[in-house]
Amino acid sequence: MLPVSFFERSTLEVAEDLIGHLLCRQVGDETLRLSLTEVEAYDGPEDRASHAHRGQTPRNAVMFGPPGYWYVYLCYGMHWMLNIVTGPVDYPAAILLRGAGEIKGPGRLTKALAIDKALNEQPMDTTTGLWIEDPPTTAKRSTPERLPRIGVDYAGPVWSQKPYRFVDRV
DNA sequence: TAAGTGATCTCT
DNA sequence: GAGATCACTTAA
Repeated sequence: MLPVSFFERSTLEVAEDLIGHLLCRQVGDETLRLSLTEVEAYDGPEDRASHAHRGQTPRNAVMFGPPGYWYVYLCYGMHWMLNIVTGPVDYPAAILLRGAGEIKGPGRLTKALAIDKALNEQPMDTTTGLWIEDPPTTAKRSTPERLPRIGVDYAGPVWSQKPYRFVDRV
């Protein structure tokens, strides 16, 4: 399992590194391991696409806390979004997990892994049944593709176009 | 292309 | 308390 220090670095670095790492979900006796294929960085109070841009609220408070915690929230009344908090305390940042294994789309990912608000503000470890592991050493590593983020036009042309989305090239 | 769906935030 | 908004998905 990845140490908290992995998530304490700059959000963009962590986001790029996460591609190819294993998202692990344990429910009962079953443990699923899926390679991360797509993530998006939401980095700091200046980022107009980030929930933290308008300051701290009850919902986004976990983004201001220590790294290595899950940020889960409901979007459009029906989809849970899964994020991992990054950076130091008081620096609001997180990475949205958009795809893993064959699953494409953040809402479908949480549905497939039975993730909901119960995991919000929980630490990433085996007791919560949701964590991230190093990939097998045999796995090939290629530099991810960098693209604009999805669904953030409200952030204006500058911030919505920033290449903060990282996608596995395969 | 548009509807579904409900928590959250920003005003009164 | 009301109204707008929303880091999406699915079915036409």
